[in-house]
Amino acid sequence: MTSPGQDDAAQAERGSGAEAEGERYDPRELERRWQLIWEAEGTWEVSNPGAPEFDASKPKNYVLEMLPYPSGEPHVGHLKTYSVGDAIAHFRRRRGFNVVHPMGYDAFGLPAENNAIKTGEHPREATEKSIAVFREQFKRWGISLDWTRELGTHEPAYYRWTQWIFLKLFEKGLAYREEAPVQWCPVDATVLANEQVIDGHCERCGSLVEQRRLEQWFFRITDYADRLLADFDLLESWPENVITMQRNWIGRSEGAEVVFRQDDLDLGFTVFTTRPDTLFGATFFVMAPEHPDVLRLAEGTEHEQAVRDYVNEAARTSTEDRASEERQKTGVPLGREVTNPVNGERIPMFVADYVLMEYGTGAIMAVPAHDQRDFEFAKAFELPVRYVVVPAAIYDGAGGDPAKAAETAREAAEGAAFVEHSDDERLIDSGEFDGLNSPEAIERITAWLGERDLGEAAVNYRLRDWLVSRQRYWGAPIPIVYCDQCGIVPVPTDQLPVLLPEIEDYAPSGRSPLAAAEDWVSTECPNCGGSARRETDTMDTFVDSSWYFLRYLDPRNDEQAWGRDAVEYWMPVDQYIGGVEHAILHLMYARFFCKALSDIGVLDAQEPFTNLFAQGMITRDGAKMSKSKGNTVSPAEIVDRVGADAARTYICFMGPPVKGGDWNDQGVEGVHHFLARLWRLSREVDERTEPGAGPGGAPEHGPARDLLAKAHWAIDKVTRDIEPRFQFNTAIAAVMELVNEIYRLKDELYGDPAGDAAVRFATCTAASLIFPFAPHLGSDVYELLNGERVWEQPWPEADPGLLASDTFPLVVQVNGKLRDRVEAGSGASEQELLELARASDRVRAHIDGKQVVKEIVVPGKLVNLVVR
RNA sequence: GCCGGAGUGCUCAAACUGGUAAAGAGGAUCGACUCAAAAUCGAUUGUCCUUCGGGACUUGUGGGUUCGACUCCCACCUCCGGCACCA
Repeated sequence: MTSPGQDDAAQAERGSGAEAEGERYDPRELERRWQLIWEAEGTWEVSNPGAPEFDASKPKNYVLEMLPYPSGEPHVGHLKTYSVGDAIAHFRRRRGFNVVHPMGYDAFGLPAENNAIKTGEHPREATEKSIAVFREQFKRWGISLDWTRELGTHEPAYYRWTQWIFLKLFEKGLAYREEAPVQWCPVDATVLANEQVIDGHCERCGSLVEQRRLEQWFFRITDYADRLLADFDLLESWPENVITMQRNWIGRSEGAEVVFRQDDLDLGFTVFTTRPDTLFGATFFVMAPEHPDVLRLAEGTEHEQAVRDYVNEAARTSTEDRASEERQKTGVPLGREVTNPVNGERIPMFVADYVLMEYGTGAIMAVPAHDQRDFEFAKAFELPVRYVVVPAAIYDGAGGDPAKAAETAREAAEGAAFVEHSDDERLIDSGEFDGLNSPEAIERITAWLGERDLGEAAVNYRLRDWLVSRQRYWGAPIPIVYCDQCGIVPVPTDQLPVLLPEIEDYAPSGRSPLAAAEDWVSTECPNCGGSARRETDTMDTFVDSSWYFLRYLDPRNDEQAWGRDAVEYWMPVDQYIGGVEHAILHLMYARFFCKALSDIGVLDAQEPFTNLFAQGMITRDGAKMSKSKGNTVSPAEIVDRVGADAARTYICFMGPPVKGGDWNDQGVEGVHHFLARLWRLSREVDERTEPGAGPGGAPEHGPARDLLAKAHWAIDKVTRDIEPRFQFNTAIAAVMELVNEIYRLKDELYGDPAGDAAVRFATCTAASLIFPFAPHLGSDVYELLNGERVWEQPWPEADPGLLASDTFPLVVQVNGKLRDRVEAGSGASEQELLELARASDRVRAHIDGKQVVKEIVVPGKLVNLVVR
């Protein structure tokens, strides 16, 4: 079937009646032909403001898909991303926009480097081989890209500017070097950003990460936490779940910082709490095992050894085990006490691993009555549980008796913490704050603390600064030099790029492979000229992809990262398309970059992507595709077999692109079948009808009118489905319906001038409408029947006169049940519709002998008679 | 546990603002063409009952609002995604 023998092909041609001799739908040849034309003519190239060919009369539109990481060959996910993006790009071009649609490669990264360790092949060579495969595939898919803007993030001409941005951030104090506890992946032998650790495992390779204390480079993304949250308002259309994911990741919480005095060491320990209203319920105090003061506190107490053991044990326990749900709370007393600032009460201190050093201050006040975790700890260590906030009903019921209220609350809580938090609760056992509701109490207690310098209102974030150092080879070198005299010295921008040196051994050793390139490492201090050493870490590859959309706009600029005019004209990206797996990492980093670069004054775009489309994942046999499962689908193979048009159209047809879908080989065949059907139809129409005989006014009635009406219905439907709905599946179904209708009516229309014109018009329209999904076939059919290039034609507009018809099928219901459909005039009055409805025999059978108690008329739609 | 999203024929799905449930595709069955098969063109295809005119039922389950509910409300079940000792 896929590669027919000669006999089969010959017989198929003979058997194909009216079709031209010796021809059949051959996507390979047809697609090649159009690709050569587009390539030779640079059809999808678009120039920047200032260029002679630049067309200033059109509004701009930046359509962008997430750039691929080039490894092996593109997979079905890529096919989907670029099929969806290309449909949008085509549609908008024909709607009169000046569309830029570029492509590049996220070319630095670990897979190529790991391959180098295994085979000795330079990562650059492996990467460029993959890039060649990707480029060749994208061309075979017929994606309408401006290839003059192509870039790879591994090219010195690109990473030179990545380094430049690093230096700009450094200058502004947004890039800094600091020793901190960091996450280390033992398999990839590098540190990772928080975002790249999932449940204590390396996001890339899945191995368990370790904590280490290292000096590393960070970007100060936490400075932007509030703006990253607030500027969601600047976005036009982002999926709600992506916004929610980022919001959760940033994890802003409001509360207070409260200082607890420790007299023995004469220290104050600050804690962060979101519930200052529960301060009077704090019955103990807990510190994280990593807290720097823990050992000092335990020193000299009877618990010293136990604390030491506990801290060591905690260090050995993986983050994953520590976070495990069903684990019992563990901890050790410190043998010290702190003073609760609101009531002067001295409460015992503990060290326990349920308190995390990474969040807040690494120490907490424990309020077991109102926090589930503290409650569990209190149970295990038999510590007092004091209820200080109770529901208003209990408070009122106790008639102002705090002991009674607390007792009732304890019973109501049934052995758990009471954690509600509304203005329908009252404070008890809280001194002068008794009786206040909880939001009010938060305000008053925070103010009370502030007046006495014991605390203040505070905001805390889950978000950490972005750790960008990587102890690996295949990335952009961090452009910094360490001088014995001058310390940390940035490489002057006129000395960029700091080129990645050639090395022999890529194997990770715990320090960057670059450290072995002695000639490269030892250098002159740009400041004092003395001997200095280069930074040997490279940058996280997410840095590369945080600004590539800017470089596309001015990709060959040797003077600057981008020209202001180009970026001002094209930015922001009007439609960004990609997988939801980048919801946090890439999308948040790119947002941060735009804000930081705008603050630095080199950009004027607070948000990079105004509209985001997150496509669903394609599965196979219900499972995520993976090489290990052996359930992958190779786009190259599909394209070889049925053509790029069929592959692309099928992917858009399998369901709404936002949703995922299960790959089905028979489904692709079905779409291929449809495209072949349209192709055959076009050859027949070309033989049987004359070109140029335009409709010249549609006939009032009859099949020619019906067919024209169907064509205009399809125009309307496809247009509305593509934008703003991105419901490509129903758009394609509408074109299928149109083609089916042509097949149904063509034989009775041939020969009649109005009929011929209608068939030709309808077939051209089908080609025009399928073009965003199947650009090769769309171009081919359109050219055959019309002589024109479809991409140069404006997107068709539905004629309202043909969308409306003078009659419609009136639905008649009795008691809400469908009983008949009768032909009614579009202009008929309610009275006339009712009469028509009652005139129906089938309706009469259901209303005779009964009383009509209500008549509902929806003009243009239905009549419902309610009988008793 | 918390926050999202989704449950519709044999399968993928459609139904946009509360108004004909199942468009389109796949699969299956039948017919035309053929010596035959493939390809192609066409017909049928939610379930049950039927005196063949029709009738009853049907969108995860149970209830509600309405002349009318896949659509709105309440409760529950299942699946998918995200977050999760975040103080």
